[in-house]
Amino acid sequence: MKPDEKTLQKRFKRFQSATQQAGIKRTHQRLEIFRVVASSSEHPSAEAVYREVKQKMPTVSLDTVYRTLWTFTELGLLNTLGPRQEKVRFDANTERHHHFVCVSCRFVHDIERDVLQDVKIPKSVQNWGAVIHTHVELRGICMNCQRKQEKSVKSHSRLSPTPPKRKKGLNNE
Amino acid sequence: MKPDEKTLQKRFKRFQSATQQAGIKRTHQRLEIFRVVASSSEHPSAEAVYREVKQKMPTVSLDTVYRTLWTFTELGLLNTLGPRQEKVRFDANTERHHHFVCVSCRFVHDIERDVLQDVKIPKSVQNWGAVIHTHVELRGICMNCQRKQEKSVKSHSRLSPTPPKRKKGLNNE
DNA sequence: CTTTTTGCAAACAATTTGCAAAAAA
DNA sequence: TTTTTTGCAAATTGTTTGCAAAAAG
Repeated sequence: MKPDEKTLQKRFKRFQSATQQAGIKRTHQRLEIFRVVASSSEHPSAEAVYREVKQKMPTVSLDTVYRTLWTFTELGLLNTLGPRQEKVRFDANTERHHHFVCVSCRFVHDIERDVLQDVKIPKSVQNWGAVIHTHVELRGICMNCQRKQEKSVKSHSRLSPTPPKRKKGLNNE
Repeated sequence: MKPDEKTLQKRFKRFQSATQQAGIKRTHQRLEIFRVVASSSEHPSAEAVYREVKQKMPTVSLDTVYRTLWTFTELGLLNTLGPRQEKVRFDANTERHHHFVCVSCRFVHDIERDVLQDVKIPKSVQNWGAVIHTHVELRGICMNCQRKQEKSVKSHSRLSPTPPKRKKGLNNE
């Protein structure tokens, strides 16, 4: 179930303006890489994109695909799912529960199941499969990070200009 | 906010019976590793567990911690969050949306936001931070895998006895 | 003793980085 | 020609594995 023509055109329009605004070059490979992701609804991994791009451009390298995908993500043209620089984390709470996740420091807090209302599963979802359970992730900024941000806004009065590179240490675990 | 004494005791009781039933030995390091995870609510990574266990047992090795944590997970004593053997995946759908995820083959299907009811955020969550948005993950078995399972049940009439080891290829991407 | 578990070191998979060459502007 | 982007190869991170020695029953 690929995105329809209309959606695709919209995506390319965004691609044009975003790249223009950011002042980055629309190279052969960037175009091609974007085309592959934009015309898929399978949430491909970097490798999967790579494999497909290679058909048309046998000389691309995997690391260009990675770099490019992250560039697009930073431009807001793509979103990611799955791990970024995350490690597996273990939880002795084996009751089904939901999570509050701080997008800034990765702090995770368990939310007991009965604190959130149950999400009703619409019939349309049944087309895709049988739902076994529902996990809600509330994403936000934890108290700690809120405080830090207030301070840094006061002193620097500037939001972080570049997305965070891989950091050494410092993360909640 | 560590688990209270009561919860802790319950967890250790489960530890006792689960290990006994599985016939695995309650070694010094297993005890210690379990103690660390069970008495934390910070969803520690393997490394974080390792660091803490090392305080009391300077000779443990990181790989024992990993092995042990997975053993506990297989016994149902722990749950994991975050990546397991997953790769990052990219999505050109930048509208906020939810997901249906097949727990068997990792197939992911987007669910438009207005198909699911909005989850009401209870005030109690505000103690942990400011919620920016909500992501619902419906986990289940996709149509494809359902069909496969039917077949394999007919022919083998046996559920997979061991949890899946790292597989080469074969995953939806 | 026999079987399980450990620690070590080496292997691995996914991803990132440094750098010189190639391609834009 | 100056700046950006690429491809390559090497590095890094998180995690897993083979194996001989050590510990448990």
